[in-house]
Amino acid sequence: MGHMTTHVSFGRSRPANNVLRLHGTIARDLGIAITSGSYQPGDLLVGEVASSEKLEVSRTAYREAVRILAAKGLVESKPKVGTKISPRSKWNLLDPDVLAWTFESEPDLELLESLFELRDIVEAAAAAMAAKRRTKAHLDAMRDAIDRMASHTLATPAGRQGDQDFHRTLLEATGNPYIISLTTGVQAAVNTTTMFKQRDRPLPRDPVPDHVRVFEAVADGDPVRAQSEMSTLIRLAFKDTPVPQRTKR
Amino acid sequence: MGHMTTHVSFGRSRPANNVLRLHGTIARDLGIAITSGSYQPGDLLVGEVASSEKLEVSRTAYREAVRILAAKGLVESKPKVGTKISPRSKWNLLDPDVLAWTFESEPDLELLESLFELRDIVEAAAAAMAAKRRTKAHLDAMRDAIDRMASHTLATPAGRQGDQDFHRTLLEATGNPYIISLTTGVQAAVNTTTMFKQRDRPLPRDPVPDHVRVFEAVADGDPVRAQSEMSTLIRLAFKDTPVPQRTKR
DNA sequence: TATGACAATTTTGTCTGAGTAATTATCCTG
DNA sequence: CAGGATAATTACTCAGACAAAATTGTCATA
Repeated sequence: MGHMTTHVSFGRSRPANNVLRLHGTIARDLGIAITSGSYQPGDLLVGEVASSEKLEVSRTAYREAVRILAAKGLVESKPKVGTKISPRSKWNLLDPDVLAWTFESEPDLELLESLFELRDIVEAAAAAMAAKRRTKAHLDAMRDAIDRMASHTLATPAGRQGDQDFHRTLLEATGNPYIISLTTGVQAAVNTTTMFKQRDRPLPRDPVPDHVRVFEAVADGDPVRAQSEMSTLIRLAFKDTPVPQRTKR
Repeated sequence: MGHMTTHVSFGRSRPANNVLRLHGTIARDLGIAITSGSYQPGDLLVGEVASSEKLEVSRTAYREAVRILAAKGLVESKPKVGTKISPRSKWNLLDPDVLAWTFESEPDLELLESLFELRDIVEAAAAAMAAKRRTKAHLDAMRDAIDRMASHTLATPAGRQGDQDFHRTLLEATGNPYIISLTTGVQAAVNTTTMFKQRDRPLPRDPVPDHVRVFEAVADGDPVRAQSEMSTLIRLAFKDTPVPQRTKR
């Protein structure tokens, strides 16, 4: 063969509705492999030059993928030493991509509990802040979102859109960009992974009344009640969330 | 001139204790420019081909820098349209690098308040969790850290190390990797930017007694008290934090 | 023998030139 | 006027070469 690089199944695993370029695909595949525990913390990443087998791609694409992984703290590369997997304590665990990769491959219940624990803390506090800072426009948007959730149910895209709009509007009412950034990233990851549920599972409870209670507390400007209602909503959502499953392959 | 690219001051601004490669330097410079508001949301990033002036670097280094920025949500690039600055709502605001870039250039008091608001929420909750889950080893480490903080004071590196060790140990006691990841990233950014304070400012209050009160609540296994003591500690730290200043140039 | 300087080796970093693919805008045709 | 083929632009990918940095091994000297 003329060259280094051989051949690996990149491309097949490329999602259909594709926005990813080749480097993005490689970053994703390697990211899933790393977060799933296929590598140990000091391991060398598939060498850039020749190495064992694997990698039917040019150095350009590979290096850009490594840059992405390094930007998220998953790997670190130094001349002569190689590109090594960093310990999980250095990973940007809350990076949206890292979250997505983690829950695409790892049905680790303990980790999921930790994530919901954080959601509980932050989103409940966000509800309290929203109760103090919301405007009439926020309330109107939230009411409309709940209406859509109720009329379409979460089984439909329109209903799920209402659910997301409700939470997004509540977050925006906090006016805190960091809370917004944190929570939207987490929600996106959770939503995509929990979208494949509702199979062989007990019927989840109707989420609308819970949302209404949060809404009323926020509308009343009652931060304490908003916080506790949101907290129960999160906990109930967790109970209805299955352990993420491998969805492909 | 034979070619695209010209010349810009990269390299001069390269930090002394350097781990950054060229692409890292470019990503940092561009990241600071973006977070500081030098670009507007739809603006094209300095084009990869020729463009106006700037950029005495190869496409390789430039592209890898763009990959880093894109990985953190600051830009998005598509064929034919170019690499455009994303709206701030898409940025990974809590990414450690983005935080560092933000506070290296932007003395925005409102944003700093938002960050401390989040810290207050999360770290106070973390203290409550730590009160319930801490082991004896955690308590020993925290006590030692406070001792070092007290004997060396925050004016010395050893004292600041004690401060950081205290908070790190408390976080580890939560056992929640997401809370650890979030908070360590935020703390790192805040620490580096607030290290240049203590100039023309009122003498900050002695932080040791506040830390002791948090420690005692955690040692007693009292989550409610631990939470409120940590909350006051954060608020006091905020009062002693100056608006970040431009530190170079 | 121990120690220091030096050289070889290995891996990432950087540069360049060429060609491909995707997306937008334009133009032609119905 | 509408819709589809076409063109133009930009990022994407590949490949080859060389530079820089850090580890390792070697050798000479005290």
